[in-house]
Amino acid sequence: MELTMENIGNMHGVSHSQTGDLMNSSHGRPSSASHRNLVSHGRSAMVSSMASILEGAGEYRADPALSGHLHPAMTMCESGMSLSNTYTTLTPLQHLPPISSVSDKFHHPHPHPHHHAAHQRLATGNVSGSFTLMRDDRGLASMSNLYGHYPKDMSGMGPPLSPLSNGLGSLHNSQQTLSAYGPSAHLANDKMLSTGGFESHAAMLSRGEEHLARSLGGHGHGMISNLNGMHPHSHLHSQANGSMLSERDRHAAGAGQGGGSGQVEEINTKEVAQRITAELKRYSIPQAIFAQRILCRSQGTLSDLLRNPKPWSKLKSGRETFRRMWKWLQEPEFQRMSALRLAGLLYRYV
DNA sequence: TATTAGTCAATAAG
DNA sequence: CTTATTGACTAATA
Repeated sequence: MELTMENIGNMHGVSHSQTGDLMNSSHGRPSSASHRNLVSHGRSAMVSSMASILEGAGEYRADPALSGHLHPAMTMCESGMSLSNTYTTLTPLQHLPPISSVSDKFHHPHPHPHHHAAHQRLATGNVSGSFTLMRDDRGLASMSNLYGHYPKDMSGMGPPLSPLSNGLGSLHNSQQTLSAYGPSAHLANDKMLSTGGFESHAAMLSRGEEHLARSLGGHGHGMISNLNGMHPHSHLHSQANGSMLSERDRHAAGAGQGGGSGQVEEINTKEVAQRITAELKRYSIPQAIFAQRILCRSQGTLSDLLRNPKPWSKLKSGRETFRRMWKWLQEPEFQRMSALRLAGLLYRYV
């Protein structure tokens, strides 16, 4: 399946491992037939409430046509995620730094009908609030590797249910891991714990929320608040570390993506793909959902990206997509989940 | 104009 | 239902 770790070394030469042979350049074949109609930008102009709250936002503009440009490609979607956008190091309560430029340049009309603008009214309000509270700072670094990959090994096991019980690895763990990842971990500054252990709750809760949201169409504020509340008892990760460590041999090809600031980061697409895949599995988040809500892309696209990630150097505008994934990986679980869920709600209530 | 990149959407495959 | 494939189409480049 997706345990392509070993390919790392070789597969880069040829773009895709499989597509490479038959058709040289994956897609892009000349053809004639044509149909496909809908092409419209449907964005409207709302977006934002939360964004603004969180970021002080000043950038998203929701309407390419009107305002001008910026990132037409991201509107709705962006608003949803902007919270974690490019601000990297920031201080907790302070109002976030200006991400005005969000993710670098990038531009491209993105003529897609989806993204119906949503009217987020209250929903947004609530959630955004929570975000503010919880936002952590993942300075940068790429520490979240902790449980980064295990393609399927552990897929079998369900989400960790014992929140506190596992205090096994805790600190040492993290540290070791870090060092282990030397190359990718790079810097020293990494606070690393950004993605602590709460994973478990996050997972559970989020799931719960999802369901709630779905079935009720409502949203469990209670739960949410809980999430943000985040009890201090942080049991840093747990995990059988031992095994992991031994495995981290693959230290991501290329290693050393430059820390994550939101600029010239050089993302190791290979690794990001793997990790995203793993996370998705862990939380049972379907590609379709993630793709649409977090990446603003279609399921098929995500799938392809995940399976055949092209090396960063060969990416052009496609980098944006990976950045989003990367960004998502970097945020604390609850935030990720919230983002997901939120987006879902927003979209739902169109 | 020909290529290349990035996607979507339909649909095949699990 | 979720994921993988792939033909078609657009935009950006060569």
